[in-house]
Amino acid sequence: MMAEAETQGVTASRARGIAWLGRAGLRPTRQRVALAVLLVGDGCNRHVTAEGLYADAQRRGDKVALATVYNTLRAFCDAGLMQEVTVDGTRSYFDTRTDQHPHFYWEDTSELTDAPVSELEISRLPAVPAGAEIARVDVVIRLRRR
Amino acid sequence: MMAEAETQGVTASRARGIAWLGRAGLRPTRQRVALAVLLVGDGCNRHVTAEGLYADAQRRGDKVALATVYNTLRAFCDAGLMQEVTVDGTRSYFDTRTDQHPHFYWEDTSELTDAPVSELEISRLPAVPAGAEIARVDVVIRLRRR
DNA sequence: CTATGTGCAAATCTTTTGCAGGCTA
DNA sequence: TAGCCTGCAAAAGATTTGCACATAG
Repeated sequence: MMAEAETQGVTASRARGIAWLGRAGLRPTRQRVALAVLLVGDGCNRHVTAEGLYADAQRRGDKVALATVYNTLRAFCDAGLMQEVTVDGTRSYFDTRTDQHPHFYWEDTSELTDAPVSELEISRLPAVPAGAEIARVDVVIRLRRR
Repeated sequence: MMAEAETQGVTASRARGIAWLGRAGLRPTRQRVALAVLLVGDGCNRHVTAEGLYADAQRRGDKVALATVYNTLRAFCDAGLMQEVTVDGTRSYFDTRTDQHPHFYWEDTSELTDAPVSELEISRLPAVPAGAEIARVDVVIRLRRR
């Protein structure tokens, strides 16, 4: 019974991962599915670094090379499944949520989390220089533990 | 006459650079003064990368090692004379303006410029999680040439 | 079968560090 | 003079690339 529920959970995650890949027209190879399951298997949004995702995969027993994790994350971004978020300078973060939204960055743990979009209200934005248009507005709220 | 004006300009920049260092209690060594002059010699704000500042120094004929540029920029930040701005991930930017203000980032040229603070108005900010306080809010407006 | 992916190691790029020698106060 | 700085080279990370092999459609 327990085992059955677990199996169902696993297949559901797999299905979700594969569907996610399919949405972008990416071939569901073993490694991609493994990483996709880690990223969107539970339906939640995730913020990962390449190293972090690689560690998760190892922990799960998935056989993936670190270079493949890098390449795959890059491929997911190119396909529009994820977006890269720059907050640290030494590390790249990848976000499964692709719309524009603010982030919390915990300076002590280097952890990145979503901040509710609905609670951010920018009532006035600097005038955009002539000949340019806004590609994106990044808002990062850096937090310190009190 | 021209030469005289130029000399005055040079001494004025030097004086400004040395005063800037003095404000932070940093010893005005040859290299630090050279970099300080490049950074604040004309009284304007500047956004530089280590490589970029190094190139400027070389162009001016200043003898500084690249490692020293890195170390010195780091020292200037620690002393509160500059702040690091993260926008690119592959490169660190250093800003001579140390207050909190939004930036324009030109995606095509990787150039970073100030956006007028007065024109940014955030009327509502996401609630800060319990046990945390805001260290800083970074706003980067990414621009695309039209 | 054939085009795409992947693994691995080596290369690349940015930034930091260690240590001997130089320069400021 | 004493201690802080700098130069240089080497190290350290993070990420990318090249190429032979594997695999999905």
